[in-house]
Amino acid sequence: MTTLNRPSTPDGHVCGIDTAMEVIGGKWKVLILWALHEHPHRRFGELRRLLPGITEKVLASHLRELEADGVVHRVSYDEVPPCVEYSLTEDGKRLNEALQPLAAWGRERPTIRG
Amino acid sequence: MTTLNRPSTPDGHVCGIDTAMEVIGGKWKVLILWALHEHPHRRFGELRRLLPGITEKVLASHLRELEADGVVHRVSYDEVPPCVEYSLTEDGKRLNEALQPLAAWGRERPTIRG
DNA sequence: GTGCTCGCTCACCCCGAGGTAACCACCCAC
DNA sequence: GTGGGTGGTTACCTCGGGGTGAGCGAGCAC
Repeated sequence: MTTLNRPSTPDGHVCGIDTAMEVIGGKWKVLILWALHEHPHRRFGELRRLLPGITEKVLASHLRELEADGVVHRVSYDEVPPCVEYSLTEDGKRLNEALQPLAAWGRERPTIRG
Repeated sequence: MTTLNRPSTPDGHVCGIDTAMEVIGGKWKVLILWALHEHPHRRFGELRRLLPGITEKVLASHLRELEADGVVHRVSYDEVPPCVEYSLTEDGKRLNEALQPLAAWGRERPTIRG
């Protein structure tokens, strides 16, 4: 709403941010979302190449978690060689939009440390 | 570095979100920001009471990191017993506002995982 | 004296996220 | 046969964020 009201929902979460933080809490999660935002349909190997430094194990586990959280959609075509396509769900797109102000804050702020 | 084909600022950050994630990446960071948002000027012990479960060590270190990142302001009154007040800087308030869409996303989304 | 408050600091430990590397099954090009 | 590419899985290990508990230094209440 206009302003946020009282914290503390019944499930122990305070204000919804921690719910979101659980979803994007992995080291590469936001980068995966960002990559899928800029390149709507990507295969596993393409994502790996878009995220230099990520390992296959971590990419696979993060993608499965994002899928379980309903923000990433996975389509597997049963061919050889295997072909799997990942894309953002509607919820994932909304999450990405919700991340834009945060990205803007990160870009606009003065450099403090580093 | 800068092997990413799209955004890629000189410091290796991609889209500003990872800058923000470094600031709010601690387990309790967003909750501290939230608490300071709802209770603009709080002392150490008050914050501790507002965040059940946090330890003094973690609260202290997180507050110092947030202060170093320029989002929290710390004022120490040299009295006995000690009195230290924490508040959000302008940048911290902007960060909190940038977190609101994320909080809204977290509140509005359907519950996916238990 | 004993204990409490306040805002920390220090030393120690633990566990899990994430990194490393090997392996799988399948096909194609050489 | 060798190598590359597909999308993973498995076992192992490291490292540091965060938890645990103690202590400090000054003053006040009892």
